[in-house]
Amino acid sequence: MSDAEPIVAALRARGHRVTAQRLAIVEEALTMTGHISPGELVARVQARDPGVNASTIYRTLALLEELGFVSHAHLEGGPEYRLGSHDHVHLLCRVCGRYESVPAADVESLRDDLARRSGFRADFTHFAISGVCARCPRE
Amino acid sequence: MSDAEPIVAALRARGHRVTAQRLAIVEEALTMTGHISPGELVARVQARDPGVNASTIYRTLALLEELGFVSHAHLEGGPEYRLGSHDHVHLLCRVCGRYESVPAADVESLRDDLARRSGFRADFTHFAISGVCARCPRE
DNA sequence: TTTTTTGCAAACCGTTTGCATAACG
DNA sequence: CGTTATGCAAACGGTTTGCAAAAAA
Repeated sequence: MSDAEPIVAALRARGHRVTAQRLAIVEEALTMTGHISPGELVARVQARDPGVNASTIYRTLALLEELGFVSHAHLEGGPEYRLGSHDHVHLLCRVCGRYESVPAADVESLRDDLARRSGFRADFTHFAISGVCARCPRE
Repeated sequence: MSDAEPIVAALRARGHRVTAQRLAIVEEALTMTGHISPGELVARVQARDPGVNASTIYRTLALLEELGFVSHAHLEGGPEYRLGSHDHVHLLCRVCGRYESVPAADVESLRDDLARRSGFRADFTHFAISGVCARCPRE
């Protein structure tokens, strides 16, 4: 499907082994655009190959993060992984409970403002941002 | 020490009972300015009265939140409670690991900007904000 | 006395670990 | 072959739950 080549190559290049399990995990992750919850990835990989243990999936996710292929964010209900760097911000509406994804570029000026005023270079993609969305009434 | 009266009154007003445990928990929480981690509160309350069970502390924390006396935020290492509303933002430096607390007022213009542009009224105090602090070098 | 609250112990959930076995290179 | 990765099962940590006993109103 989507190609796992770059990831496989990076594994090899760093002396990590390319196992059937890692391949299945990577390929499955590649089909999950945007949001990868560990639990869901476990379910999908096991649907395809029931032999793969959950701990292997957790270990692989950690390895992929170390290699820079995935990153994780903190949402209300726990961690979420994503392929590539976190290029989007999670806005969680505390009224309706829905998440909105906005491109990180949309909050660039916000981030620059904060940096200018406080010296803190924020990455708004690592934690979700809680609030009230446009379609919910302010309380 | 700091007075638990308003909280005790609110408990009574809503038909909740004022028990020795709840009093100890509230009084102990009142001495913790700013940051209340459930675990630390458990330790402190039990240091004072070893008989109080952890589950009672969790239940009381939930009750106090329901009554609006405390609120919680999501930090890297888990939840943190705070007396009153969250009037400060947690900035977590991913390089040195330190948290910086900045008054919510300091990010008001940020919040208003975002609201103007996206319609999302953000509360930057509910989740921490990750980034790189002023004294750490950008990577 | 009625109803709420508590302590206890067990369950829970997602994640991590130690270790012996399997399998990549 | 040497070394890394896996499965398994158990441990984990923080939090939650069911229930019978204790205590507030």
